[in-house]
Amino acid sequence: MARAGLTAARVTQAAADLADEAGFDKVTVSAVARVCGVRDASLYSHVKSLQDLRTRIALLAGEELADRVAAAVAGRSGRDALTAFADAYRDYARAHPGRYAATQIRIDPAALADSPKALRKIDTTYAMLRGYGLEEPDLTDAVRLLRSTFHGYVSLEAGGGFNHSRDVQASWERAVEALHVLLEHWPAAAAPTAADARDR
Amino acid sequence: MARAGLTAARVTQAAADLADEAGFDKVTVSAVARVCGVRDASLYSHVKSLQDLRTRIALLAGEELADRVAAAVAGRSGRDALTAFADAYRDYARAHPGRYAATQIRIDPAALADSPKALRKIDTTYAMLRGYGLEEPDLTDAVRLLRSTFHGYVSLEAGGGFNHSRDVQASWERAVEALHVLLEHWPAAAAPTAADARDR
DNA sequence: CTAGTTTGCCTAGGAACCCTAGGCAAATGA
DNA sequence: TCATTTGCCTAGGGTTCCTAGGCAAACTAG
Repeated sequence: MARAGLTAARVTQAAADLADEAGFDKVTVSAVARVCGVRDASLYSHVKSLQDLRTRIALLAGEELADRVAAAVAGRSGRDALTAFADAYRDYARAHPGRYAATQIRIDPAALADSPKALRKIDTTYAMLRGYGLEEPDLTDAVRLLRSTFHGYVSLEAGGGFNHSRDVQASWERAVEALHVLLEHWPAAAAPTAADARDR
Repeated sequence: MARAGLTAARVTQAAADLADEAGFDKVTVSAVARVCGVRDASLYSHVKSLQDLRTRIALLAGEELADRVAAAVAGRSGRDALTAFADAYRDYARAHPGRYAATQIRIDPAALADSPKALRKIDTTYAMLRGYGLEEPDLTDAVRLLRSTFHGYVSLEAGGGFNHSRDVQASWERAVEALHVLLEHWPAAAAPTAADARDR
């Protein structure tokens, strides 16, 4: 019988494409096997389990996203860098909803260690923020805020959370602008307040 | 045979509790039936399908969350209101991870219309922001930014996205503070820029 | 070229899950 | 009290995940 010539990478690619077309939750071993023209049991030579398959998609997407963002930010700084970062991030999420959804799953740290690229997205964020003159721990706080906002925005947008008539693209640009302003006027280390006292 | 006395509400409650304990993806008809001490087929008298069950959890969680947030914000304004909103939101998500995860699923608009309470969370956000003197369309932009940041933050936190040594609670408080500052210095309607020109 | 090894894909089959159909008995109301 | 409704049941079909074991294509060594 003719062989399909599958590899783990090829299977992951097919699964990622399926995720983008049909939704990440539609990625099943059977469905991917169908796409590959193969019986479901045959995929288990290349992939350990459904979870393994999903982790591979997540790592693939993480690397792709990190590459796009890094390329967009390269050679820019300040507002330019922030805008490029934000747009590259959102564009990827919109173009690859299934892959982006995959990046949200909790992945086994051991598997993550095998993919240093996916981790380096965070480094890109840190590098970009150095232009704003922030020092630790404000740097980490700002990185978390940016990641949260970007992730939250594309996540809500993908989930149809913005049904108001206001144009989403315009709204996004204002949000990025607002974040830029925020980074330039990052509140100085807070004077002790009730909130800080509660902070252990 | 003795009856278990189930109702749609009771089933939803059990399913929501299971979601919080085991994870939203572990909510299956069979598992909920086991918890209720009943055969899986029996649940279909109360619930149309697995999707229906999940939608019910999402609506329940949406209402609970809206209630908590509304109660927290009541009688406050400005920074107080923002902090109360943010903390109530995050506290709920941390206390009820499964319920919170449920709120992220895409729900049939028809089903959503039956639950006006869940929708009113947005209204609470708008009401809170009026204290900052924003007018449309900035108001909507700000609401989207806040929702995104809060959702993104608790979402990343729940997914274990913050492994840096920096204390998450302290980071969160700085983020909320930063958002407060941002709202007070919300950038004026942008002067026409290249970005705006692209905006249709 | 040939013989042994590896490997890619197969069939078979068990377990869990979703859901429908149809039955019986408990609860309800005339 | 008796008919109706309703809550839960068993039976069973379809899908999916995954394991075990087999066969033949592709590679490797003599």
